[in-house]
Amino acid sequence: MEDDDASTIFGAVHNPVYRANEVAVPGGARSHFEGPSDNESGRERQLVQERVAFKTKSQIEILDDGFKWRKYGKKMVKSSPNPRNYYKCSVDGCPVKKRVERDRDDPGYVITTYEGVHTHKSNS
DNA sequence: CGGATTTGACCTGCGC
DNA sequence: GCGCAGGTCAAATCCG
Repeated sequence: MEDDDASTIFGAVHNPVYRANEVAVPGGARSHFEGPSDNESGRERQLVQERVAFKTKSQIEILDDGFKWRKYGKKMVKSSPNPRNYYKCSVDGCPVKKRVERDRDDPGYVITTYEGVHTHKSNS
């Protein structure tokens, strides 16, 4: 069924920039399940969230996939001499977050990590 | 005018 | 107990 392309998660399928050179990566959805402790020490946090990472060959990190993203933070991680950018969907009802980071081995590549699924339709 | 963007500071969690 | 890492939010500013 999902023989379409990775854009399935994005919902947007009219973006050449993505299929132009995407190098699949992740194992799809990462189910984070709390097994042992039947009780979170005091605070219940979010549970399973869809996490998808994509490596795109691009010099810019602002890849427009059809959604509107608002940068809400920048941080430098030790794993990479480059700063990591945090984006969030500016659409109401869209708890989706995007994390963009430059590849440490391939400065010409960008790692885009999507967290969550779009609840609104990007395709009018 | 509205929305978006930027940097810094702050907070939390975990490790040792 | 403290430090570190990572992540998030807020205020100010700029652009269209």
